[in-house]
Amino acid sequence: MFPKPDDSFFEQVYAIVRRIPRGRVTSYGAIARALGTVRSSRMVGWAMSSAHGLADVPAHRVVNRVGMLTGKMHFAPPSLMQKLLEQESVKVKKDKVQAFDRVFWDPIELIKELQ
DNA sequence: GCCTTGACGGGTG
DNA sequence: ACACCCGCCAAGG
Repeated sequence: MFPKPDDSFFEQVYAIVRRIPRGRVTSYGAIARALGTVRSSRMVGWAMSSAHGLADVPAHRVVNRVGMLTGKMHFAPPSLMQKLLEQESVKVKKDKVQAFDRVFWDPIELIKELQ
């Protein structure tokens, strides 16, 4: 369920991504911070690339620090990432989430609540 | 062991 | 806002 310390890094990432609310997005770096590994944001992206086939992991809700859909190339077709976001009423323009600061969800709040 | 490769992020100009 | 540059770190060759 929630990131247990003994879970693999990948599993901890997936546990957080599963908790991103509909219509909200977060970033690779925010997930890395929430896990206490601030310098592993690239590894979060790497974990996401291995998340294909995991239907319960909403990978489209993870973008980079400025709201760009940098992972869209890993969707088939690439336009699917934007389509999924728009189905949740998240506006996307030129591969960038609009009103990013309002749509952003920081998993650190969730971690705090559970402590 | 060495080198390259990224769904990244922070800093700087 | 835009463009670089550099530090990260684990996997795979």
